[in-house]
Amino acid sequence: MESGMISVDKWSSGSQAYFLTHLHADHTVGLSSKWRRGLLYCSRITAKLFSCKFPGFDLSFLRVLDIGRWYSLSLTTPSSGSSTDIYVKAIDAQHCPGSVMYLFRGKFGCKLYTGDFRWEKSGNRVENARSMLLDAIKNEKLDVLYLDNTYCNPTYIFPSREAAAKQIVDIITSHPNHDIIIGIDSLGKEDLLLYISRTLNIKIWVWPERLQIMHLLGFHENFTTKTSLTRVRAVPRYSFSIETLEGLNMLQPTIGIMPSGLPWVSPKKKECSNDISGSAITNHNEYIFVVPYSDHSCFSEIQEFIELIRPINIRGIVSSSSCHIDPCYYLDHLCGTKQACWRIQRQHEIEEVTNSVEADEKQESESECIVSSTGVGRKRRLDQVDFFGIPVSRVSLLRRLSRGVKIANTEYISL
DNA sequence: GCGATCAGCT
DNA sequence: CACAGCTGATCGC
Repeated sequence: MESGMISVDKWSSGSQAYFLTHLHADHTVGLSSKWRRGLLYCSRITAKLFSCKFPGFDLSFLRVLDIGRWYSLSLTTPSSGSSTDIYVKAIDAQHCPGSVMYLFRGKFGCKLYTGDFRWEKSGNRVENARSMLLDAIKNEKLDVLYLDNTYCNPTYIFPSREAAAKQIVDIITSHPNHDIIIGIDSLGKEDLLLYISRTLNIKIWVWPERLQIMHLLGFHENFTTKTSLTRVRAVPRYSFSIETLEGLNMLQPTIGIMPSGLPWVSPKKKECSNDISGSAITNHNEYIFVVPYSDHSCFSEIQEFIELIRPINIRGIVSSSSCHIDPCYYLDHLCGTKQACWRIQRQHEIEEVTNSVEADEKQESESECIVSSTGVGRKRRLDQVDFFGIPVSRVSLLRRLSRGVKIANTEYISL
């Protein structure tokens, strides 16, 4: 892309259009209720939750992108000042409520920004997302994949969230006379709590702000703020400690369950693990159970994702001090023009398309896998896409009506 | 006093 | 060490 006009999960500099993948705090640094910089595109669920996170935010800056639909933005090319169309589609990222990845197409080619995502092997949602993704890129190379590389290392092995949820229910049912507290964040893990609630036919206590989120998400029956109605409580993760559990146990037998995104099998400690599936429940002390429930993809899921879409380049969007070797190192062999063409060819065979295809080889030179630099800071950092641009002259939204290349006009979308 | 940023903690 | 996110200190306005 020519030096761009779009920012994804980056809010500090001037762009013509801003895209938000999801509402977790590390993706909204720089975003505030006083936002005035430009239009902000997000999913419908994210828009619904927006005022909880940013009270007083001027909602006229929000634009909803429905999942699976092509939209067109007419932006200005900074260098020439001429108008150029950019097409974008949001696809379910299965990370937390409202989370999406963004697929961009334009003169710059085809680029996918995953945001944080989980790509489990099976399930309705992943199958839906898979067909959406393949349908969107089937006839083109994917030039750049901006990848959630949080666990992009073969040592990161953990079970599906469904399997982890079953482990958690087993822990609860094996402690029939205990109170249960589960550590969660302000957004995410709703599917886990719903699974517990439905399987055990009990309500789950949440704090008042969290109940509001649950209601906005449409979950009215399974949650309560009345302590007396249930022995299972979901509490803010930062309030969850050994001291808390010890204090609670002076009043009532209580266990804590931490559905944790921590790297249970870290590279340095792998030799200490005797559980090859990565599904072990860690019993930190007599009160606390840590269960490997992750909203990020494990390594094999990342690998499967890359083999599915066969990008020419990969850039990690997460860098951290622990990555002495960039994790994308492990996936280098899955990148490149030949692989991209192979995907296109396979897709055509599958669909029995008779038309011949001339693969675009203009970007042949970019055959090596480009990866993000490893950070030196202590904190996890996002290497966001930041295409510096000039103020927007005109941003119109059009909807793609046909499955072909033609893009047709449609209505403006406003909240 | 407010917002942005960062260190520290879990 | 690492996640994601809160708290509190500090800095600039």
